[in-house]
Amino acid sequence: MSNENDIPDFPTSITPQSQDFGRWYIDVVRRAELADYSPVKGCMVIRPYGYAMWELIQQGLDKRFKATGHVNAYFPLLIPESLLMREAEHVEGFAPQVAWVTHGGTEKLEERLVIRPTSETIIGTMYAKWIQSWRDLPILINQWANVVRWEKVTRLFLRTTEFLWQEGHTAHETAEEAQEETLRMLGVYKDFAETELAMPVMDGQKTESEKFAGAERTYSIEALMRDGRALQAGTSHNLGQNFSKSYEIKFQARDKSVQYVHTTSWGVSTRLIGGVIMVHGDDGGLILPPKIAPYQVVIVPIPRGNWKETVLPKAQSIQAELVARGIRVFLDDRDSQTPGWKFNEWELRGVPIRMEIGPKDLEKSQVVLARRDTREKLFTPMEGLVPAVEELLNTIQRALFERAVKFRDAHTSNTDSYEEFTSIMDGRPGFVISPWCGSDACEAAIKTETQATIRNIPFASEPATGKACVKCGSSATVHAWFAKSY
RNA sequence: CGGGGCGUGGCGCAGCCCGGUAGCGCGCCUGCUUUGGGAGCAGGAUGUCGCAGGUUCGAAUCCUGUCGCCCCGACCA
Repeated sequence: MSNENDIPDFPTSITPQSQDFGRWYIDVVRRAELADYSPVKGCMVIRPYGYAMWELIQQGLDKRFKATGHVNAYFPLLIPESLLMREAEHVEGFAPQVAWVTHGGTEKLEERLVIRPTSETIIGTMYAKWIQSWRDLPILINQWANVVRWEKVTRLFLRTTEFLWQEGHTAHETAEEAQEETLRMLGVYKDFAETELAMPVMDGQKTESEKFAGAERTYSIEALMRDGRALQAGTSHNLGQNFSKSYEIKFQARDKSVQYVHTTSWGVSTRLIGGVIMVHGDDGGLILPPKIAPYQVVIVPIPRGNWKETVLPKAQSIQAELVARGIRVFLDDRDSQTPGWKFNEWELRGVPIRMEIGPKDLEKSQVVLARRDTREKLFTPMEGLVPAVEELLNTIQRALFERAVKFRDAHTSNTDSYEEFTSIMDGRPGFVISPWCGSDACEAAIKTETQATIRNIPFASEPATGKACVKCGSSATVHAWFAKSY
């Protein structure tokens, strides 16, 4: 029942992916009304349709954070300069990127304030006050917030001067607990990305050079975009005792000794929205996984004759039934636009299912369901319509994930030869898995020569015993996943 | 921070080289006919040409300065 070939290619004013992927991305973001440029350089306005996606992301993650024992709190936007400066590596990493507040009204401040680029410092300071005993641990706090990093180059959703995120900050009695927490939250991210965003990710450890400023170890989830570049979609850091020592977060332990806590931090941002766009979208625009689609179903009534007395009431009652089942539905009954216009508009905006209902359908007691992902049209009986829609939404969610996995696998190569490595990285590369000796020098040389960086060392990667480093030929310690990245 | 590009109705652009009183497409408003893949016709509204100086009888156009934005690279969620 597929009419794929009958669908004409209307101009959507979206640049095709094959022509210029970067341009395609910007076109989609703006035409689908996810976000717009603001008058402030590097800052974007998240429009209602894009913000609705963020709200669904928040809900899905927040539920998981609560289920793993975390609570939400809010810490201030402004951080005194002296606080930021306490952890040496952290300062070095973030100082070049912070925005400063120097005046209150017309008066110059005694001490400058930074607008938070991340909150380890302010939160660590508060934890030092709150923690005295091992009985106070663990502390498992998350905050939903905005942060500011003065980036040289910005890109809607992927890298903006101000962005929205969540940052979890936990403090633990032992190193083992902190490590467990670090990995637990990375696992939460992976589960969320794969089940809600339908975005397959590779989870693993970052190299020394790519780890968070001030962290002991950094872990990440990495996704592959349709242009073959990787996107870091979430990070989880084991901060060890680096911050607790700088911020004096101490407690008296069970054995009466005074010890420093072990802390973690982990975050994902509005960047995830950029990832969803680039993992699923096509030349027709956005394709949204049902779980984070602001509208899962759009009903387009076909206006013919006395449709307002016949078709419209039926559309309204179907809408009510779907809404009662918790499905997000928009009934597009505007008579200022033609059905054809609406079809294209909602495809552009990635709505998973379009339901067409007109006089002919009423006669046959059916509706037309059109899938955004496959563009199939399915004539579906009114009888049992709601469960059919629910099932189709699940099918689409699964199909998008499977398609993304297939794409990722098809764009993942293995090589032990540097010659092959560079030639793969020349085209539309994807991930390349190669043995690596663990040295910064090889990692840096590869980056200079091919633009590829080590995205991470996956937990699931094959042991590299007996292999030679793809770059220097000396004995390899691990298999690393390389890619050009955003 | 380097390289490139662009500022002209809401949006996208032309006009600039060669100065002469601002135009096109889309969108918007009104009306009628339409509506199962971006409707048609008719009528209509919207501009201190980024900003500030200068040259000139006359500047969107030439000159000087300035501000801003976008893209591409080195750095970063």
